[in-house]
Amino acid sequence: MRYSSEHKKETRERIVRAASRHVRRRGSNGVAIADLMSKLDLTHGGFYKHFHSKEQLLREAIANAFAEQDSKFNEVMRSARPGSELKALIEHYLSLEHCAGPADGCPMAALASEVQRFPRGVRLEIDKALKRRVKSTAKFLPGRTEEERERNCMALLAGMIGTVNVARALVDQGARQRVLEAAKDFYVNSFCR
Amino acid sequence: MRYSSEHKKETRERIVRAASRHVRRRGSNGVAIADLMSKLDLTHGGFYKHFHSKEQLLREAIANAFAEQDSKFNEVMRSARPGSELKALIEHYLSLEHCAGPADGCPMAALASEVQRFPRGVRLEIDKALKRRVKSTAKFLPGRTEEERERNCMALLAGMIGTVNVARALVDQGARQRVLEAAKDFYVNSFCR
DNA sequence: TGTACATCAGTGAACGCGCGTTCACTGATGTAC
DNA sequence: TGTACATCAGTGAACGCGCGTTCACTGATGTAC
Repeated sequence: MRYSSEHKKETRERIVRAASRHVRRRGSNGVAIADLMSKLDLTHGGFYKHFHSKEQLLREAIANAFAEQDSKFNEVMRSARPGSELKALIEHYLSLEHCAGPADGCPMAALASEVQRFPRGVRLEIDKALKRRVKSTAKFLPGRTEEERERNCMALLAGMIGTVNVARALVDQGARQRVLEAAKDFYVNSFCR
Repeated sequence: MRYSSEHKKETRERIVRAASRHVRRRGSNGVAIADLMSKLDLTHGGFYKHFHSKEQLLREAIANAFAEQDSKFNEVMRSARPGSELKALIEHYLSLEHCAGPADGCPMAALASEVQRFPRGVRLEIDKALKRRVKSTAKFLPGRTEEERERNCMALLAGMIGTVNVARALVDQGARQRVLEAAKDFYVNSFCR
């Protein structure tokens, strides 16, 4: 082959990563193959040497985004002062930076209302990713039983997803900040002792 | 004119109403003019006798959806037993029926993650609609000052929007119901005495 | 009241554009000998 | 080691389809006389 054996794999990964960011920023209908490829200094024709359809790329891009978000969650909680992991997570998730950078943020926040229209296979992956997230975060929530902690965790995560969506929807920067602050206070008071 | 003078106005309204439901069910990219018109037993060509562009229709359809949702909110709270207006609202919003019927439900829940990409004019309308909703609902929330009640109200509304989005995203019906129940309990315990 | 003409909501073919997908081709590097 | 051939990631033109938009036309009803 005329490229080193690593080359193809790397190109493929570059495409997936770019799509992963793109789909979060522009929505699942906002990714055009030619546009995506040209941003990587490639031409659209080569795309099908890596993927057999656009749908396959989107599937991988979304999985990639969830995996990336998983590690970010873990890192935020690992680097938090012991005992304030949940507070750190809430403040990270409901920050202005997260709000301003959907491309690098939570895919569930970025795609919230589009997920219901994704193909079943993709949605099943997302089901699993959300369950994983609840499982790994629930231990930081209050509740006497694991079930109670998981219920609290679902309420919190779903609530934060909505908050980021509302904040991003708002044009008025002041209102955006107020929603984020109001929700942050509310969740910290509810869940962090 | 060969149609009664009311006829054109009625047709226009039928188109807006159909689009309003359609955009909530299929997303803002899911509305095709020919498809929409044929469901009203019309042909696509006539569309431009009523609207000068698809964007104009979407703008009106979204405004229509917010207005409709406003009256639904008001009706739920008016027909609730005095003192339990907020509980009624929470249970209505987080019901399986709302979850199952995006077309007749809250446009902010239906379009959450797409709003940020709408044209500025539409987003400004949505800003106003959300502020209206906070103003009219805040009086039912706890808080010593109006500002505190509004902060609580924003946290609640944003949280419920996220909950419906997560519930709709889930394929697993059991998980869907658990998220709705968990959030319902959480908000009722937090905000209804 | 009856007749001729004007109006205009609605029709359906056609156009143009964006975009996903295909395909013949390129040319640098790997491999066989 | 050097030479001929094979490979295949990447190129860019082309195709086809969906869909927003335009346009010449229709025909039922309103209006003028």
